[in-house]
Amino acid sequence: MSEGSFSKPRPGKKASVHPLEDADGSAAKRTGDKRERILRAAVEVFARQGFYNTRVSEVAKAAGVADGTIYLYFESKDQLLLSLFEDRIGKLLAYLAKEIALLDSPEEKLKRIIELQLGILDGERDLAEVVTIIVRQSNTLLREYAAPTFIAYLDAIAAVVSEGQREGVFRSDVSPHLVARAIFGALDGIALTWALGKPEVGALKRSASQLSALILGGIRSPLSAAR
Amino acid sequence: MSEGSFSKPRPGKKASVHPLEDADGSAAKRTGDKRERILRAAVEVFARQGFYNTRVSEVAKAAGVADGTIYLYFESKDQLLLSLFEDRIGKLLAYLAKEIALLDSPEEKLKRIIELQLGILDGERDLAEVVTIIVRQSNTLLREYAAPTFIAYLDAIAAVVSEGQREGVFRSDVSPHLVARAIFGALDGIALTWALGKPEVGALKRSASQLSALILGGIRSPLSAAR
Amino acid sequence: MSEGSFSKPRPGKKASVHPLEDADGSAAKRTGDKRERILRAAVEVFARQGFYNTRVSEVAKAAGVADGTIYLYFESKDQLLLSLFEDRIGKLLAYLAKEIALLDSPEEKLKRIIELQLGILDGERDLAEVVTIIVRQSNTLLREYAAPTFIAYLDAIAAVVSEGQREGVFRSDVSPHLVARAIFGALDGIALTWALGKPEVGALKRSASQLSALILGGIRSPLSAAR
Amino acid sequence: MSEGSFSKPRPGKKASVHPLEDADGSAAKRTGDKRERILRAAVEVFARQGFYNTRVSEVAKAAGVADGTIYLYFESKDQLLLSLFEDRIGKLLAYLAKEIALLDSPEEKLKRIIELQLGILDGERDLAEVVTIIVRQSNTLLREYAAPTFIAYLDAIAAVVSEGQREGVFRSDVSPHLVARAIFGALDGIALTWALGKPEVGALKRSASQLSALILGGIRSPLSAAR
DNA sequence: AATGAATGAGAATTCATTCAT
DNA sequence: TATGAATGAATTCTCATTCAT
Repeated sequence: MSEGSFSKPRPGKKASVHPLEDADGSAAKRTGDKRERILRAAVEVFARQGFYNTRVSEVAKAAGVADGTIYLYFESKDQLLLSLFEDRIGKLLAYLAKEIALLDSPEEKLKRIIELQLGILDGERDLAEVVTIIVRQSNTLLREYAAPTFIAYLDAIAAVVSEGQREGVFRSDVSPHLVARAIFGALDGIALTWALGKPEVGALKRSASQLSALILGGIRSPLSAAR
Repeated sequence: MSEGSFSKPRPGKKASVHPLEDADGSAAKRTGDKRERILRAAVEVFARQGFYNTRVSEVAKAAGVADGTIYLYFESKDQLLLSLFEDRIGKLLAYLAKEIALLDSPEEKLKRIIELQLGILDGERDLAEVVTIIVRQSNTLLREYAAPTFIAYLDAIAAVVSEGQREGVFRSDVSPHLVARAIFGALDGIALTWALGKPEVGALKRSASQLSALILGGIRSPLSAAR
Repeated sequence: MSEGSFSKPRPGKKASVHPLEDADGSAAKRTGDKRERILRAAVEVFARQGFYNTRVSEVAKAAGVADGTIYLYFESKDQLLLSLFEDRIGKLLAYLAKEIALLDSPEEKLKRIIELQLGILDGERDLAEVVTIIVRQSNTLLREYAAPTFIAYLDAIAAVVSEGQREGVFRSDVSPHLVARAIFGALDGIALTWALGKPEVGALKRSASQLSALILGGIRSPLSAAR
Repeated sequence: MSEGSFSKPRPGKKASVHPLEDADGSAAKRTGDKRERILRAAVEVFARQGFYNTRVSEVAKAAGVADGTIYLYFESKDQLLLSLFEDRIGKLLAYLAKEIALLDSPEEKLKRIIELQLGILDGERDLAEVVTIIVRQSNTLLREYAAPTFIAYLDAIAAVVSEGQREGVFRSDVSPHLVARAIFGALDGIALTWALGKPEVGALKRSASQLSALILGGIRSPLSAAR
């Protein structure tokens, strides 16, 4: 239970964890990278049943490995959750960094963030789910281990807000961090209702665009009212 | 399995459970009413440690009763959580109904909802926390039992949004239910970060007012731009 | 848990416990002799559910008293069972002593014992049931406390067998105690099947007479074959 | 809820469980077969202390396994008892079927049944005890789950009685089923007194032969008086 | 004497984790 | 590496018994 969230063995640990569309789609998915297989299985099962209502053996079954095998790749069930979190949020952050750098306006950036967290991009629904799921589980875990990673994500959002404020396109009377949390929460709130029945993709896209309108409407500087 | 599912005793069950500012603050807190004492203790401990990381015995200790006593008032640990949820959300709903009826504009109503859920009213911080905690843990519980209550709360928010749209003060190009979820999520997102360190009251009030500005900014009809 | 099987308070303890047809039918049954009421309730509930599957509160409910009241008359749940046993077997023994003294032949005596234990006499089904029930419960209890009483009952049967052997009407190549146990067991075996569905009185009487024939046939001296 | 209700593992489950004198005595007793080891331990401990006075942990200890292991082979403590019952009575039935087919006269068959149930054959004392114990405890269990198995055993005895009646060697004025119950009860009554102090083998054999004499004397047709 | 709410020791069961194969 | 049977610590819940009223 030391701070580091990765377990010791970690046999086939991939070197490149950053971009979303990397090796994942190729080698990892196809070959037997057990670690990745377990992580994928974990997302799915945790999403459906919640962390505490999921037995390690259920993850193992979903991953098609033996119970004991999980422990060759992860120190403990807790560590599995943390690894999941760090791995996925890490990917999100990397993606954000890359995508956002390509966009000019803070507004465009915010839009992209929304789309990304809602998981409507390139079939990486997992990413979106994982964030929502994990944040929704173990308080303790979140507080004690995952907070830095989580805060890094919020900071990335806050940075875009700050940028917009500096440029005068976003209102300056709100704290960027508060806004970041609110945005995260709003997106998360939408994702939450999926737990009560998954939506079709169409609905998702509509939600994304309405949310963009809503959030940008709220954050946009009243001065730039022209729109 | 709804609220009415207690075991035998349930002595002196209070008839009036609805309003926030009622006797709760006086008699109930100090004297007997074990059921209420247990609920209060549960909120506190669940909030601090999370539902699954809390032992029934810890709730008992916090409530100053014996372990077994919990089961005189609640069928199981799960039922305790559900009762908590229904009881507290029930209060929130009752409060909303009463308070909101007194206000004229949808904008004022929305503001009040925000303040209420953030728990800055009359020290009922619990209320906000409980919602956040429960919604955040136990997917299953939420999905299977608490969903109706939760949806009722979202509907109450959505109703205000609809009203504003009918009156022309809120933009009509967004789904009231989506907005309701987003608002709930945003508020919840703020509450979540409390888990990473409780804020002082001052910060809370500032958050509330900024959030109101943000949300109203987002929802306000562009036509009513006069502001 | 001392040897004595009666509890301390025992407020209205009746002085006369021996004959079956005594005050029971009058005062005790009609007035509020709680001790007796509890015993009766206990027989009934233990018979239906078994000792270990019966909660003290269930006995209390069946007796129409409060849980705590049981403990004013009996030291513990175990003691309640023992008291039941001793009280009822005591009555059986007293009855046997009286009835049997009036009969001449050992054969008649055995017949009467059979009828008595099968409970077809004077509506005192309770008595028969109690024996079967109690013997069927707690091994430990039986072994440690009730054995003397139980053995006294078996001895009473064995005495009749001995008498018959001395008179030459019963075969002498079997141990009277073995016979007593077998007879007890056979009767008990019949009673047991009642647990799987109570019989009508007619069936009972037929059973009794067939059993008498069977047992007397088995025990009767081959020499006295004339019959 | 029948026998087939185990949890996952159930490793090397033996295919041949029926006959008494099979591999049980060799491999099973000495080596692995945890299921059988647990069953054996359970018989022993239940016999000594009674089902309800035995902790699962005591069975585990007696079987030399961990507490949890019990639950790898049996769903619950209740199921363990039932499995025991069905397994052992199943063996008795199988044994009866086989042995009895080899004997000619109903009298011989009855004798064999008596010997068998008294457990004087091949050290399988367990068999007799288990029946007695189970039938003696847990009314509910017996009534709800074990009744069919139990009745099958009684029926097997009754069938022999019927056969004797058809052949004219057994008296026809008694119900075969009543006789079966009485025989079972008589044997059970003997076994019961073991609870009050185990007998030496010699006494047992004598009991068996006396009981045979007694029972056959009772059941034998008066016409076939020649003897 | 009677009540029944409260108590808390005790037991069954679960499940993360280990380890012999 | 991989397996999955075995482990036993940990936790929920029950219920006999007590005791303030």
